[in-house]
Amino acid sequence: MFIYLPCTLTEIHCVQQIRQTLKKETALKIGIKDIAKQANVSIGTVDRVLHNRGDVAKSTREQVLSIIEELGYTPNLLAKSLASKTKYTISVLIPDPESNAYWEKPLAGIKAAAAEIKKFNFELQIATFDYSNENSFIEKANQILGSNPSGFIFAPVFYESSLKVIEKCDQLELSYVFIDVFIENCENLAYFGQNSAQSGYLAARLMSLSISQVISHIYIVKPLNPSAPVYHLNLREKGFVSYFSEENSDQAILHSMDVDISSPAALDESLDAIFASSNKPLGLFVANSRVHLVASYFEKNKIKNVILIGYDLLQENIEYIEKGIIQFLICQKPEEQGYKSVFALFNHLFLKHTVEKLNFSPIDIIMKENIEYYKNFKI
Amino acid sequence: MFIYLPCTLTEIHCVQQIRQTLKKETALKIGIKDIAKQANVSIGTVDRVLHNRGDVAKSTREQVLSIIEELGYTPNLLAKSLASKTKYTISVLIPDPESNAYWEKPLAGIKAAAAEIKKFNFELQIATFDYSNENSFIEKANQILGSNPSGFIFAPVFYESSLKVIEKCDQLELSYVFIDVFIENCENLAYFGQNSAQSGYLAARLMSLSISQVISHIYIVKPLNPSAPVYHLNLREKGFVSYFSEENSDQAILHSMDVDISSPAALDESLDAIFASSNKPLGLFVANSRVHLVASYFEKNKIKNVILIGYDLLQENIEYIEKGIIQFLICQKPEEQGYKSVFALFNHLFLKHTVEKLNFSPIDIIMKENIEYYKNFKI
DNA sequence: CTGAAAGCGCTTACAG
DNA sequence: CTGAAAGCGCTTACAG
Repeated sequence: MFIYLPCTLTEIHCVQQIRQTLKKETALKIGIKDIAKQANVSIGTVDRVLHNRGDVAKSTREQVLSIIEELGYTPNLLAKSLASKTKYTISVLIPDPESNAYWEKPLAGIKAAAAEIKKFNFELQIATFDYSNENSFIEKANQILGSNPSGFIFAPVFYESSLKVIEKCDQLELSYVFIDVFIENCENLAYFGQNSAQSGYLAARLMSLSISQVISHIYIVKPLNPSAPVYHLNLREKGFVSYFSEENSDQAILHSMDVDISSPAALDESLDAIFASSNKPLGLFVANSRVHLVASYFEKNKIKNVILIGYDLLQENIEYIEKGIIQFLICQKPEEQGYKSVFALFNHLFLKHTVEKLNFSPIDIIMKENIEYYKNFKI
Repeated sequence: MFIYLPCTLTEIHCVQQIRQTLKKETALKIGIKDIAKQANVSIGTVDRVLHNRGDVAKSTREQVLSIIEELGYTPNLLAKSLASKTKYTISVLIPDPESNAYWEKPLAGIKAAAAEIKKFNFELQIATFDYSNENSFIEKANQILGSNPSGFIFAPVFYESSLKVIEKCDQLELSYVFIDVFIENCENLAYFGQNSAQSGYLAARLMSLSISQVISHIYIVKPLNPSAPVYHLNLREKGFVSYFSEENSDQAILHSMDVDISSPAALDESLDAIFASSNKPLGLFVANSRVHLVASYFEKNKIKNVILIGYDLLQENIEYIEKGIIQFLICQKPEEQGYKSVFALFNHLFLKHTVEKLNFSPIDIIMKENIEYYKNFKI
């Protein structure tokens, strides 16, 4: 009868090959249906064991589980989120960019991430607090904790209040991510930020490199609003100081100064004092993003040949580095920190992936010669 | 009759609110069905106008189009890729990491991206060529062009041959992305890489900063295999030289040297010549990632107090920077370049987004004090 | 030129 | 304890 079959041996071989390819391809994506068939149950039952939903007879449960294991089933997330109606809310609590311009950047990253995971039914609820007002932090945090979000990203800049927030999160079994500030010994899902002490250490190295004189007076400037948190600044100072105590300790005489920035007059007064001193500074290390205030003072008073090192790519700082008044900016990819914080929660809540807990950003060194390629944030 | 309705006015109000909320939510996601209903056609017809598939009466086409416009329809990509069977193939052609260790890094980024877009039916076809063998580039490129991929990422390190490849891509209307090397005036979808000249310029600035003596001999070292492309190296040298001709031109006397690295003996010989010269070097700028070969020479010959600047975070370079033998490494996030190249094609082919054409990576300055936070690539 | 229907791999009531 | 069915928003033949 085979003469009726319109195919040669070669053709038969081809068909076999195609079949094998087909098998291989389908073998790659094993679905809920496949394991249902294998286990002689309905897909409903498979779903029940997959999600511990409803009771399933112990024996069938184990049966199904072993087949899942054997076939190496992984869910199709597209189908999952298409079919599912569960919504996720991620709450965010960070300092108001109005009160601290730096925070525009993490916020931009957070929003970029939000746009990307919207299609998976994720919604972001963004709240801000006044950087110089601990009460506003507490208030907003409580509001969020009462709203029962699926995840929580916040900057724990106020230590004591943050501990209370953390405790509540733990009670509620709410996943939380620290951004910018790290608090030890917590059950936080992840942290995204910089190693502050090390960034200060690096700044000191750059200062040392830039100052040729053998003995120099170097000032550590900490620009502060009254009642704003000082945590970061102190860590950065610590790192800076430790460099000069380890290396080149005979090169520098260090001075540390808090500078009130709540009014221009107060700022001028502090800086006047430094420059009127008999210990003429050859370098200033400004321990946060307000370095542009100091640069502006330099410009106004025509101060030259003093090395100025500060933090972060604020627009004002960019201008002063291009003018050559600021020599170095230490940066930390804040947009990326925001972006990754959101994705840590996405990975945890939706993909059920494990996420890295401690995530230190690179400590970027920005100078006039490379600033161009750091200006624009793009993910 | 309303006494039978078991609800108070308040309850009615609640129901109304819920309805409104529902309406608002559904208003957010307008689907193919909604516009079909509005246009009094079937979803099949809507699909036809959306994809220019099959002929549609002009009038209904315009009708549907205007409704799509009005309702601001955007397709649900999850559903799209779930239902669709179209596969995308992205071909990649880069130097073999065996012949040039640097390329492990772009490759890692490419693979990471591939894993992420696999669920959207994207497959990557990765081919490599021998960095010192132009023919192997041509051969592999032709192979790829014959395989009819959906997109093509390649490193156009050989200029003339690359022009031919580019021409073919244009003919085939194949979208292509340049990685690492940029060729001007092409229809490439995007470029990901560094501004080489500027990186050399920055290196010169760091060299100048690190050298205290007033007049110094500085060597520009270009480690090369015979017949390997030299394009990058020359650009970096150009930038380096231009710094010293613009600034501090009285500080440095520059010397440029090609160094054959095809054998250890050849390398030693060249470096011996430098150090035996009467123009004792105070700084060496090694214009590529093979700086570790020079560092190894330094170590072997106990050369100290010579500033050594090079490129890229290869494992060997990391070790020499930690030992203090290399002072600076200029880096460029090669993993990210690979990652983003793939996503450029994904955005173009699948999401139909417009993509930025010229994408320069940051020029990262790596020192002993910040290397820790650049070591691990993570997206 | 156009519509009705099946299906992508899941979730979610509902019925037994 | 378990199965059958509808549906998420699309695509893709198929039938007219």
